[in-house]
Amino acid sequence: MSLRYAVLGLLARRPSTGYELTRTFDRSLRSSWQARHSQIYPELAKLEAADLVEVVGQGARRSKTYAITPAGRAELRRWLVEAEPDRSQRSESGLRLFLTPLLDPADRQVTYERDLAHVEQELAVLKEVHAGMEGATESEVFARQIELGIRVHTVMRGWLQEQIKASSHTGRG
Amino acid sequence: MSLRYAVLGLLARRPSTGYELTRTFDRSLRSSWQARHSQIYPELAKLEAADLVEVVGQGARRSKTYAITPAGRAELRRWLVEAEPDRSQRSESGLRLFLTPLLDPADRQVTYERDLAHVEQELAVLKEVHAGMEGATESEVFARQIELGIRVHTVMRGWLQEQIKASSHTGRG
DNA sequence: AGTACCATGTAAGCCGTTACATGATTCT
DNA sequence: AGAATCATGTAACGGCTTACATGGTACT
Repeated sequence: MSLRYAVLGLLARRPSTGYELTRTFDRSLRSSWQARHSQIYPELAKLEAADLVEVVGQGARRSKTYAITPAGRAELRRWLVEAEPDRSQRSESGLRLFLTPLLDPADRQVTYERDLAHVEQELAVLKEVHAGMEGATESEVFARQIELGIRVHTVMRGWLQEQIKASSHTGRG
Repeated sequence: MSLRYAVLGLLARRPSTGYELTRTFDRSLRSSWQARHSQIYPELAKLEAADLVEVVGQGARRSKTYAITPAGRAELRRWLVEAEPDRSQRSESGLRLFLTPLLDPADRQVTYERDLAHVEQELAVLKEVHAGMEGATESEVFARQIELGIRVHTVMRGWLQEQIKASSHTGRG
């Protein structure tokens, strides 16, 4: 049921069309919850039927702009604060990491190096986003979330560098 | 297609019955890839048909013990080393964190405190597992993975404590 | 006129969860 | 004898991805 609240949450930030939501899912929620337009449009229709969102304007190209209703805001808050979170995750990267001990040191190093490149790229993106938020008081809470991302990725980078160093001792000359 | 490799990977660690795999998914892969027995038994049948696993024994209660074949090992290694990882994740917790800036400081603090309790519990489990691995040379690589988990959770704990302190200044007396 | 992008929808198929169903062995 | 646990399977349903389908607007 998370899609429902992801859409509701994005509309609580600002009214949007389905097309805009699709891009926002790809830009901002890529790392935790993905959704394609083929899922978003039917979900908007369901939310509208439940009076949790409403159409507030129609633009060019027959686009419809949706906004969250007071009932939608209440439902979103209820979910965030009162509903028990589902802590389960689905992460292929986590599975891969879990299985790396099966590889011999040389193969393992290949995967660690690939992961390191990815983590460093993510870190660069996060730092850029963070730098572009200086002084924006309104998004202070959001800026702190970026800081968490930076800290977590920094820890992962350090760990990967240690593993690469360790496996280059053992597995190679 | 990750389920296939998760099963293959667990059988590369040791031969198991479907029932044992079900428990291993719940114990060891809970945090990255879940699977129920209703998914595991059909997958074992498919893997057997593809000669990636084979039945190596039948025990009491008509149980079948599966083992990975050489072809299965090759396919697993190929996936781990050569296939491009799918970095996408599906995490309700990530979505919730992304949406917390929408809450007022008092509500936000409630969610941070709930998360902190969870992170502390995870940390305790990880530290216990890590302590129970002293000197087991064979699982050295696995022990280092637990260390990564401990470091990441420690960073999250510190961050959550900071947020709670900050929101108790602003949102309350 | 053609290409690129904006914009919305539906349909088929795969994957995963929940529920249904059955039977064997062990423990009390 | 009854309960708990071991052990394996199938069926129904829901969520998500990929593919199909259509049309509007802007730019060159």
